[in-house]
Amino acid sequence: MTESSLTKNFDFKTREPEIIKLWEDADVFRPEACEDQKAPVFSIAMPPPNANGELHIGHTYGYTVQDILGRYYRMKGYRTLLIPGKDHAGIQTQVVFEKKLRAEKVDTTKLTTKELYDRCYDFCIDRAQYMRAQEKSIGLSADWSRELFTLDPRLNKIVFETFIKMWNDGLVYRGSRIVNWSVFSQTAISDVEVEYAEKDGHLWYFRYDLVDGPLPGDSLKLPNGSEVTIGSPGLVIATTRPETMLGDTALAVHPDDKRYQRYIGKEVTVPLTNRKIKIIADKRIDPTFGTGVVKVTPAHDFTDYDIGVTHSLEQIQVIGKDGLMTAAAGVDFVGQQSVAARELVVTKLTEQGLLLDTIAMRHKVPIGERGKDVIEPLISEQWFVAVDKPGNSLRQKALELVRSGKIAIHPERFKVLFEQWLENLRDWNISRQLWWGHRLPVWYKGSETYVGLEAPKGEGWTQDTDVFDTWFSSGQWAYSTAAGLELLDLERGTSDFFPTHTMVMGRDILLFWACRMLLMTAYRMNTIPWKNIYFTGLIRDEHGQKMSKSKGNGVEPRDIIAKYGVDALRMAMILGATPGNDIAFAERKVEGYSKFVNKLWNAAKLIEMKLAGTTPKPVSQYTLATANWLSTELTRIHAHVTKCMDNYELSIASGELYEFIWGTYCDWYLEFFKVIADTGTPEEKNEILAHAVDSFGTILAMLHPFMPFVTEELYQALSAVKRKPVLASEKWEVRGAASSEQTLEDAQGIITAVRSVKAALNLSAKTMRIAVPSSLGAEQRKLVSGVGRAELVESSAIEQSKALRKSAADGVIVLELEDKAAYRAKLEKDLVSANGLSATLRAKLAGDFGRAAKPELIEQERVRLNFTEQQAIDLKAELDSF
RNA sequence: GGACGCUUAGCUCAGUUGGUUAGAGCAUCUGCCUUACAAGCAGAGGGUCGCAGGUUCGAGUCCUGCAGCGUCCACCA
Repeated sequence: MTESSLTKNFDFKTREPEIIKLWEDADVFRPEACEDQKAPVFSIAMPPPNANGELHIGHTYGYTVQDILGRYYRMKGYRTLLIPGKDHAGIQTQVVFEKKLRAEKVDTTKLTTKELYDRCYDFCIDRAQYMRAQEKSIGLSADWSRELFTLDPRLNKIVFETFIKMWNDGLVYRGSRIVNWSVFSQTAISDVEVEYAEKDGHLWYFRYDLVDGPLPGDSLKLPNGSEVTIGSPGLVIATTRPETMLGDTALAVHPDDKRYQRYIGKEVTVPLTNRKIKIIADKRIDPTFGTGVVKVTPAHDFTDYDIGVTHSLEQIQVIGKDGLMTAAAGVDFVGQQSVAARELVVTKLTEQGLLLDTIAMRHKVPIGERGKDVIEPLISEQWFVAVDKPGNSLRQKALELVRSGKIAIHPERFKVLFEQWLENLRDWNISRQLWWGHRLPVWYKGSETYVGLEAPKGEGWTQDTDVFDTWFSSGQWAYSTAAGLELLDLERGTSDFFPTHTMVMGRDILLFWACRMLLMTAYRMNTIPWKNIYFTGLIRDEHGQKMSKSKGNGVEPRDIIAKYGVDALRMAMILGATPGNDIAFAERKVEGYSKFVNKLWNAAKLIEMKLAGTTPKPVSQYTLATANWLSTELTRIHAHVTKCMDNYELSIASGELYEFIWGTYCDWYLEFFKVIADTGTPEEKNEILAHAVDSFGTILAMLHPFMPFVTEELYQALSAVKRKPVLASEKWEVRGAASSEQTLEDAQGIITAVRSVKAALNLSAKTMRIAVPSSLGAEQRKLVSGVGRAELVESSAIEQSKALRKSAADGVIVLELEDKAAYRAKLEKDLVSANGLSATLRAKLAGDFGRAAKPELIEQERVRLNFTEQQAIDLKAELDSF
């Protein structure tokens, strides 16, 4: 036999970089490379990873999904564009970069903001370059000539213009409002960047005395069992943050709370300050919590802030941006850490006999997602987007787009998350007190404010020092990319490349990003950002635990790739993953798919050996049952995979392919192929070789989106299969359709029957003499004898004492066994099983199924019953002959 | 407090509009170095599909309730 020119296994380590180069040289990842420039467009503005580190396994997963879709649509003939990018990632990058400078012992105080910015820019560009190489290494078929950075001047212009437009529309404003303040980062951060950590704390009960003297009311029981009389001489509140009482400007009760109605409108004295404040009624108070009376500190609590606005309360800021108590907190407290102030407040209240009870309580404290520091709600001057402006409500616009059904959301259940988030949206704080990001295009001179791309003419204008929240710019990514690349005219609103065809996003940033993109696009473009959005789950470790550095259960993509190759990694991430659901990632899964890569490699090797360097003559019509059978199956699977891909069911598509290639193509077809290629007539040989070329070409193409490297390598290696410079631009189609639908189930049934008898008796390697039904065709007989390792004889040639009869292939086959009795137990088992199934079917048909089910289903079950009954009869007869 | 997801073989998970006696990989057992592949081949064992009801001729699949796990949102004064 001819030796294969293919190596023993796929040498992915050395070949992957070569294949990447091959694709680059072929230049097929630009939409302009599509043969039909009027073809529909498949475009993704890919989520840009933060340009301050490297790719992790989650990025790899997202990119794999996007690349599979991109390669699929490209092969289907779409003008395909995957836009790669990197995000400047405001606060996160600034934190990372400042840490890096500290590690390098750079004195940041000696650098100007401009110098810091420039250095950080260079740092990001450097990281971006590194990350780009990683992206290429996993086979990402992006258009690298169109890569963008979120601080690219082409995009900046659009981002600033949007802000200016909003200003002119009255949709952005500057105001003093309560925000989440990060003391560590010295900036405001957004709601979604705040996490809550459970911490042990206390709930302190203390009293505010009525200014006009006691007014006794109901009795109130405290947790320690003691009872106090309401209003005698004051009201008792419960709080976890006593230090904020220095900024109290009201007490509040629920308007329907009978216990306190008589006190509404009266005044109390704030302990330690002697300030007099009113008792107000507000529905936001929960009468069942604590005592039902709440101290209201508008400057340091979100709910209190809202209550304060409703009731026009004063806002007294007692904690500063530095986390220390302000002068407004009083001489006893000014300059103290808030925690120290808390203790001092408690001490002083105790001394004055105002502290009535203390209980231990677990409560949640706000923590910054980036800095992991405590977040202090406080009032600060910031820029906001008005999301619900009467007559021009962005929220309403976005909600209408979601509800219109114009966006196909995969999985669909995530739609409610969009709606929920939009409905709860408060005005969005978009200014950050950072030096890294888009500096606000706002100029001040005295009390004048000017918003525009450039400072107005004249002296004395100074630019605002704040930058935009990262999400303000990335929220525009869907259209800023297309417009920045001149694939969209912002004034016209839509183009072939916008709205984009699909967005692929991890479900964890749905609220951060997807919602904001929707909001921004609804405003600026008055349309949807993407026609489809697909949410991936998160990658977890093999036991479903979150991957984290502290647990040490993270997975480095590059380690896995070095060990198993990219194709195996891609399959392991896709197969078995349901949209929106997290996936457990196990190395042994990758190992399993690396075996699949090897399997495909060896299938190619076999075909290549049989071709022996020749190219078979084309065959217009297949005459071999083997060829027609496989092509029938191939057409079916191709249609199914296509349907799955169109529906974003990548896991099902890849699973079907895996099953088909291993279970049908290799295990059956290639075995038949060998028999015909080795023993057929010259015409048959040519036909089966031609068919193998077509069918294997189809398989390589179908598998290419999932496993681009090994398929491309084999495509290049098999000259008979190759039709285009690269497989990446092959057509998504079935090569060599069947000339008639055929099955080989008779031959397969007989082979399986023979194998199972052999296995039961441990006779595997031996050739067995068998007799098959006379109805079996010549080709199938050949396959049975070749693949089933059987010598076909007349049934009369087998001695009665050695003849084992077995139902197979719509008839009975006879096998020659030296020790027939050894098979008795197996026959008995089969009989029990056949009788069981017959009984089940009979009962089913005799019952309501026989009356109510669809006729074709009933008929189908009748046929099955006939078959199993006949089987039982045959088995019984066989057993009786022993 | 609200919403959503998950619960299927020892492990990790599929199961596409309800329809064969529920599948895969890994693991286990048996036999095979059969010239593409031992990274393989053939065969086998293993599940009352979380629990309880309901709809239906028929439920892993639809409905209701419950439990456990997980996630998100709101609240936590």
